[in-house]
Parts: sequence; C-alpha cells; structure tokens
Amino acid sequence: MVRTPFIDRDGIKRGAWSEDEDNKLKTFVERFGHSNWRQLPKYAGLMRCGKSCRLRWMNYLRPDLKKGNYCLEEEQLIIKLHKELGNRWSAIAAKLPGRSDNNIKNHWHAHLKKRTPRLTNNTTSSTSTSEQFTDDEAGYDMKELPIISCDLSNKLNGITDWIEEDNNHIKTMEQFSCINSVEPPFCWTEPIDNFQTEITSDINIWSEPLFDNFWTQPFF
DNA sequence: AAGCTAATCAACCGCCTGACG
DNA sequence: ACGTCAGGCGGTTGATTAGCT
Repeated sequence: MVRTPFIDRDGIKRGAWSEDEDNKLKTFVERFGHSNWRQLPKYAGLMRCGKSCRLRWMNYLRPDLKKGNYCLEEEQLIIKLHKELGNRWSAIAAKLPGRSDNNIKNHWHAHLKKRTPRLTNNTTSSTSTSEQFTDDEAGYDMKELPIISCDLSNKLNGITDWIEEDNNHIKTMEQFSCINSVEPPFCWTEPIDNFQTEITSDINIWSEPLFDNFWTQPFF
C-alpha cells in the first residue's frame, strides 16, 4: 500500500521504507535524538531526505505511537475537535496521545467525514452550499443526534424508560449512532420536524428502516 | 477466475512560519 | 528590512488490498 522505492536524480531514495532503513532511523533517533532532521540521514547512514525521515519517525516509528483501530471515544473526540478546530490536524493530534496528525487525517477522510457534514456548516466557511451535499456523503451530524434522541425519547416514553432502566442497553442515541462500521439508519437524516411528526402519527412509518439494521433491532 | 471499483493509508509535495544572520 | 534555512502542516497522490460483479 506504499509507493515503490526508487532513487531520484539527486541520489535520494524515495518511496516505501525497508525494515533496514526503519531500524537505522529508529536506532539513531533513540540514541542521539533529532535536533537536525536535515543532517540526520547523513549521520544515520540513510539515503533519504530529512523531511522523509521526520515523516517516517512521526507517523510510524515513534515509540509512543498507538497502532490498531480507533476506539469509540477517540472517534467521538476527533469529531468534536474537528468541529472546534477544523482541519488543524496537528492540533487535533495533540489532544489524542499516540495518534499522528497524518493518521487522524486519513481516518477522518476514510471513516468520519461522511458522518458529519450535512447538517452543519460552521467548520468550513469556504465550502459552498452545493459542495456540502454530495451524493457520496451520508451527512450524519453527531452533534445533532442527541437532540433528535431526546425528543424521540419524550415521544416514546415506554421504550426510553425501558432503555434507561437497563445499564447494559445503550443509554442515548448519541452512543447508538457511533457504533463502528455501521451507518445510522437513514431516517435520522430526514428533517427533524418531519421525523417527529412521523413518530407521533404512525410508528410504523419510521420504524421499518430502523429495524432493517441489525444493531438497532434488539433495542426496539 | 478475472476484471473492475472502492477503500485504505504511507509517503510526497508545496506552502507557511519562525529563527537567525 | 531582507534572505536563507529548517521544521512543521495540510492537501494530494498512488500502490495495494478487499469486495463486488
């Protein structure tokens, strides 16, 4: 999943890092630090440019780097911070120990972006209205979901009481919507007013798409 | 099985900023 | 004030993998 290694015309190696290169860089930085990235490759015996070494260290070799999947709390925090800070990935990464800005950025574009943009517009002021509503973006807004859920809870007292009584059940729709890898039911993207009307008038109208989803089914 | 498409993520590029002379 | 250099940041690219037809 990485670029094929090659030597450019300046004799600098580019593309994927070999295990040997990783070891050289890791050993050197752990022993001598990285006070000067430009000079580092020369002394570490690497045919790389300083920028490339820095990037490799920051995004992959750093000992404090966390590997593996993002947990629910991390994803929620990223979404929250992105709302506050916009695309300032380094600032976001600073609040998520063990995650690199590059990694967070990739995760955002791959997994989280599609859950957020439709209902809000305050993070990217330069984005035009037509750009907000692309077909490939599901457009879920995590911040809005608790509002919907509270109202939904008021309307459906019996169901919500049952949910609240049992600590093992999901407490709110906010948590409900953040279960990894499964999109929230499409009815949440409907305008809130219509949604509420549908709920109060005829439960059968809205309930079907909810039940179609395997993780919503047990709670209804 | 083969071909195509989408998703993933490491790595690169270009620009910006701050330090220094 | 200006130029140069190094580090850092955000956007983009491209190789690989997974999933679908």
